[in-house]
Amino acid sequence: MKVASFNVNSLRARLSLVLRWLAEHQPDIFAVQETKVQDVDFPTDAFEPTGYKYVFKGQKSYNGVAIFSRSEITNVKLGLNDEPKDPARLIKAEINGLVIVNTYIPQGYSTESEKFRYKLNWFSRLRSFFEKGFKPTDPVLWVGDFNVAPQPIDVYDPEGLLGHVCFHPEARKALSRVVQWGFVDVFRMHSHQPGQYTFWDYRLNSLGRNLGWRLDHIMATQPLAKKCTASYIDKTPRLAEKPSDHTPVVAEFDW
DNA sequence: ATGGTCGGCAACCGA
Repeated sequence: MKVASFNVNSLRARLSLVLRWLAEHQPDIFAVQETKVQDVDFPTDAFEPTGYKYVFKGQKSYNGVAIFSRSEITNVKLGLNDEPKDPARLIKAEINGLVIVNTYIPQGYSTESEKFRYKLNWFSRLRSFFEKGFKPTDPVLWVGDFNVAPQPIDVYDPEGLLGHVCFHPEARKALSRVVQWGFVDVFRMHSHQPGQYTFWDYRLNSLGRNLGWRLDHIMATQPLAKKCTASYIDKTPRLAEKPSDHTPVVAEFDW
């Protein structure tokens, strides 16, 4: 079973790139973030011929998540337990006897802003979401754009970026509290090489200088993590003619 | 050098 996560930065703007990538890599489960499309405008016509099943939740202009699957998708749930009014950042489903939770976590804007407190609190509420609904011994995948680089190895300038909302110690601690519930970062399980990123800012010629961040993650509880045979970042979509600023992360499981 | 570029959507916001 192959699982992938990709922040597409507008599903409609990236439609041909996504369809090409799907056809080439044929993931069994494909989680996308920042679809930036309302449900009524979701490009169903483009995905029907692929044979994928899919579920999605979007809103106008911002956010938006979706899950594509080769197998049946059941028990879909949108949003965190206590906030049905912000549903376009989390979509949960059951596929092939496992639970998948796909999140687009708030970016946070600046450490002085209320948005940063909201981000930190979002992680806290997400931990409660896992505590209330699941056990660490259940097969659970938590994937998506977390907007946090967990370790110094995951950013191009760990000293200079300490004050950034995506590398701030408080943000990393907030992420680690959710991870400590029972997740394994399956990408880091397989590779400890530096310079492996999933995001490069459109500005600054960041891609050419590899000024990147590893913000997109595939986390698995122990029953799944021990069956993870490989994990890698596919940089080729970031080199495309019209790339997203993010690129997919992939994990393979004997499942 | 404290910049720059995207997407959505119709003026800037969010990243």
